[in-house]
Amino acid sequence: MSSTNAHSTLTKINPALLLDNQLCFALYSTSLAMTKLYKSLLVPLGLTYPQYLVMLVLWERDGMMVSELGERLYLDSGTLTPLLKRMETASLIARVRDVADERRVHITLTAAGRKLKGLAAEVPLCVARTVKGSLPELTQLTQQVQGLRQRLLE
Amino acid sequence: MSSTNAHSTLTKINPALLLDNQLCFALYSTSLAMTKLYKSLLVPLGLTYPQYLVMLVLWERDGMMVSELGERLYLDSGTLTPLLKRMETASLIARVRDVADERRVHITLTAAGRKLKGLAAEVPLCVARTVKGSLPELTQLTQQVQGLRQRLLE
DNA sequence: GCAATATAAGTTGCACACAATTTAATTGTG
DNA sequence: CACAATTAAATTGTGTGCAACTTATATTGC
Repeated sequence: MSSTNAHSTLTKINPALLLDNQLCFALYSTSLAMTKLYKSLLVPLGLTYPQYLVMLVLWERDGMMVSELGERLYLDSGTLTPLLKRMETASLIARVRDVADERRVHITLTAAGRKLKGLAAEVPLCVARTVKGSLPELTQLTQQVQGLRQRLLE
Repeated sequence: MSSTNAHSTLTKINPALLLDNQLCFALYSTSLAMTKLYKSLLVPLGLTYPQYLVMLVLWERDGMMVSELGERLYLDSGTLTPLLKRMETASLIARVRDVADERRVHITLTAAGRKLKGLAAEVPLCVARTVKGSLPELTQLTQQVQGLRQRLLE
């Protein structure tokens, strides 16, 4: 009975409940591992990982509203407001009330925030070195995961 | 000059810094979206998402040490200890000191914790319904992401 | 046998995430 | 124009994650 283990004699195994079959756990644990890698690269820049994501968005388009940042990053004001306040304290961004609509707050890069883009250009290179996948492979994986996100959010 | 946009005249675009090219962000945002889906399914079971992961591990093998749970889930005692205390308060698990080695704490399921496995069997079915991918496709994606995790952790 | 070392879990402090609520400002409707 | 409904951001409270550190116990080296 070499194929018998303690489980099979006591409980029926449901493959749908095995940890290593969970796509959610693969994503969760891999995302956390990614974040740790980024953390080591971002500490020298004075950024946390979510703050780095905010910078990526602002480097693409400066002056976005908090809600626009939230739509881009899939985060709400409960997460972004305190995070942005810390970034303001660190002099990376400024928070500017819209004159036409006082409810709105525009997030603008400071000179220091813009300057950081130069240093940040190293980050993706270091990540690519660690991940060691071919570019087409990584691009395809990125798109597959984005496709999954789409299905989850619609 | 139809291909000219506001950016190209002012700043050089670095594709490696575009948010939508980031594998890390695809994983991060998709993992959070997954967690939200699970949350809606797990609230009726009285579980948070990380607590559900702990239950998956314990349903596979009861009585694991805290450090073994950590190795399986890639989480440390700083995360697990308070989480497990909440699960103990909820009467899902018990925390048992090893008699032979007083440093160790074994996590064992209560009757209620074991019983929950029956209800939890519905969860993967609901997720599969939302995700709407073929089983081979999802299996392949899971393995690709696990492979990436491997490269990040070694 | 016992001091030095290592190991397991717990603690502390900080930064997210997010549901639920609140505050302040704007818009739509009659 | 008044005022209900809507919208944008902020606030509150809970639960993670994790680095750094502490505490308690066990092991190792000599």
